[in-house]
Amino acid sequence: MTERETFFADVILPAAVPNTFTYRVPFELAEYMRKGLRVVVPFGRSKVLTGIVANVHAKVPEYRTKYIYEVLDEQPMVTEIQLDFFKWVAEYYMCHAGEVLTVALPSGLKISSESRVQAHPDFDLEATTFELKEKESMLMEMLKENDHMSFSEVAERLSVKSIYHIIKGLLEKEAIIVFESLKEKYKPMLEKRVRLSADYLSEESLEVLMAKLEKKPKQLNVLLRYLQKIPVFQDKTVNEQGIKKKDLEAAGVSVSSLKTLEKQGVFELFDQEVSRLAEGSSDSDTEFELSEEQAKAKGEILTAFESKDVVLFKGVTGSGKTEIYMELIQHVLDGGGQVLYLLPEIALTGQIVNRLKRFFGDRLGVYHSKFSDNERVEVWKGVLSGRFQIVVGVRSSVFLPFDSLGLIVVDECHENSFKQYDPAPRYNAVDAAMVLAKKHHAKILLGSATPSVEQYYLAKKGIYGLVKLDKRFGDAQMPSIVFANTRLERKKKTLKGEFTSVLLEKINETVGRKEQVILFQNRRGYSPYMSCDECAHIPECPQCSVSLTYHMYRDELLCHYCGHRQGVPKTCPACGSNEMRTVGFGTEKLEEEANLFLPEARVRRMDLDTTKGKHSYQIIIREFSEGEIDILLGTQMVSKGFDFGNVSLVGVFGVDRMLNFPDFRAHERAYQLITQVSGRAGRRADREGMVVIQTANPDQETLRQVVYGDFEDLYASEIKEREMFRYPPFFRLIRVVFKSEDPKVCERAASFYSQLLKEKLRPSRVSNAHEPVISKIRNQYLREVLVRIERTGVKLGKVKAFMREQAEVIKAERKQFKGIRINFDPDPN
DNA sequence: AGCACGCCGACT
DNA sequence: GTCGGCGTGCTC
Repeated sequence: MTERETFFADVILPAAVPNTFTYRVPFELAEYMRKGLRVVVPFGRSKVLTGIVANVHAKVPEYRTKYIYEVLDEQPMVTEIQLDFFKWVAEYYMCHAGEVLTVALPSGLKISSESRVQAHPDFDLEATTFELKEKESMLMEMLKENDHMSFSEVAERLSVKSIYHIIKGLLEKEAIIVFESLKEKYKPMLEKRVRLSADYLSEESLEVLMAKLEKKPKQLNVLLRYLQKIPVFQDKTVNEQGIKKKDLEAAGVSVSSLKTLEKQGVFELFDQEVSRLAEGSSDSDTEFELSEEQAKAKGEILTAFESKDVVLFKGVTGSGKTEIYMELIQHVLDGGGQVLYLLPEIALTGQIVNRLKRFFGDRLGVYHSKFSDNERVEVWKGVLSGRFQIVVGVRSSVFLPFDSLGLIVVDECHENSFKQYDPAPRYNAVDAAMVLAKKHHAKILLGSATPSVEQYYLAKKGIYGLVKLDKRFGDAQMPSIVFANTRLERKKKTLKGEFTSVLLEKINETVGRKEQVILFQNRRGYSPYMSCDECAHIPECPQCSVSLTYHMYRDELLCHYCGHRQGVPKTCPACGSNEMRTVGFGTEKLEEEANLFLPEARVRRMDLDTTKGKHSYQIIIREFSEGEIDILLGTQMVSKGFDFGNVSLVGVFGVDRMLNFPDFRAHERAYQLITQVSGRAGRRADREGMVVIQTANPDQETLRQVVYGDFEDLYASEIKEREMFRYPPFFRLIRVVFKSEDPKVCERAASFYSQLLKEKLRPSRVSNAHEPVISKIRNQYLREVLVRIERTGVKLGKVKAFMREQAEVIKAERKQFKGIRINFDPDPN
């Protein structure tokens, strides 16, 4: 007999620690051990964590290893492709594998331990011979009442910050025991059901029972109702599933009689695991026909896929891109492949989901941030089991356990919300999706009316395929775009609040025709800041370097970065004058003015503040689609994804601010946003759409490009600047962000880092340390260093490794750079 | 990242 | 003396 070999498992832990950790596999678990299983392991002195097995081997490590406590799964919860993919994300986005895991796994799949205390069984409070301190005896008293308590509970009840000393003292006196309790977070949803006990399944026994119940009409009624719903006489197997207890009760039976019958053993109660995810509606809608143009575009996409893995599909708003996606998806599903349909958060409305649900039915899973964690776990498991062949979801759905992706569709692929900023991994889901697609040998389709300059560049160069659709669906025309000059109207005194007379007139006409209006202002709150007329003082956030936004509905000043709130000053905090007033405008002020100037119209606001609840978004959209709202007014939320035929006017505010934003992508962004929101107008052939853009300066180049839909012109001028100023797509950017409570430390660390990089990389590739636009958030001062790397001829991995090393050099200087934090943000927004 | 452990000053 | 703050190093 050969000696049993000892196996070890390298485990990725969901923590910000570098590398994997190696554990010894107990013999009895050795045969089950596999990559991708979740295991429970001890970590540090007392923590217990769930990790993912990344590797199993027999190489004995040099250090002492601990044993794996437990294996949670029979089948891997994470596939090998995912493990590979997670590794790529960690390397490319310069973070730890554990940080990727933290974001990738729904927290319901992670078990963590909680330390608890209980009284030592041999301990007798009354008979103690030694003195207990006040808090110690308080805890012992509490442990008389409770069998055991968690550390956090204890800390709270004793109102102390750290219970460490108390616990340690009591442990030494052998008064308490400390143990770790695991909490599995995912809880399947259970449904109470009832069925007949096995004794009453035969016809004879049922008849005997009925005769017995002759005198008890209420109980008999329960039985008859049950038999009516569940025809046990015809088919005994239907009894197995029984009936939902609620349904039986809803059928009008007496609850107490049911209880009596349960007690007598006639009925039995049992729990059934059920899905939280709403079942797809059965009224499937598989019938639609592509227009000639759509069919042509679809054909071109398929042709392009023959030679290219990535195709950029540039179709104007309202051209019917979704139907084309659906046919392509169907095609892949028919071939047995899986499909991932990525959407930015704000575009993932009920409208598109319902449509896809109707078409693809139960095969469709939805992965969304408004879903609870339990729901996310169910989607994860559904993908794993093959229940979901297609998933529509936000950026984090690239981490789902697909095993045979055939196609990834990225709708609104230009959207910058596909990039995560905080916390790490600072990944871009579109780029990550391309890598994922490659691992699956899948195709990827990027769709947008306004692709990013980078995406368009790669398409024009032939690296991506390029398909265009410049005509709207049906005979709908692109809306006509006009300007309303705010400067002239201010001079002529025809400006009413923030509304030009031109826009007000158009709104009145539109509402008068019983058509709907969308107003767009990309700024929430009432006004972005307050200012003193006497001394020009502007109230700022005490923790961030930004002005406070005035919110009328709570009559408070609010910081949009840290959430700080304070009352509105009656007098100027700086000079004491009574001349504080609000400056500028956000959605709230527009709402107020719209109500004032358009008293007949029904106005509804949609922004972060009005859509906090799980369904509030859906409710507003439903009301709008059912015509209960005339004017929908909001931030970016109103610019994407919904398609309402009755909207014939769009008003755009605040474009000057967008165009003056100090960012190399400001013009591109403004073009995209205005074009997207304009696209909400006139989506039906019998309605002429109109867009009114309010601006102080209609001569701006970007606005002209929007009016003529001249994307090529925008692209030409942007790409020239990008090349000249060494920006993407010609260079890759890596932003390095320094954070510290001490502005001097922050500045010095960033400057020193810039110096260190310049020594080895060429100085032209490394910027000086500089203040970002917002230089302080939550009392943390910020500095940045921007690194530019050529797209070709450079070993990117080596540069990144060097950058990380040098960051370690800075961090190692603990005295000089006390408390410095350094974040890497590759391909920043 | 979290957290134990140690060293230090502040207070009963 | 005890309590809590913060610096340091470790986690298989």
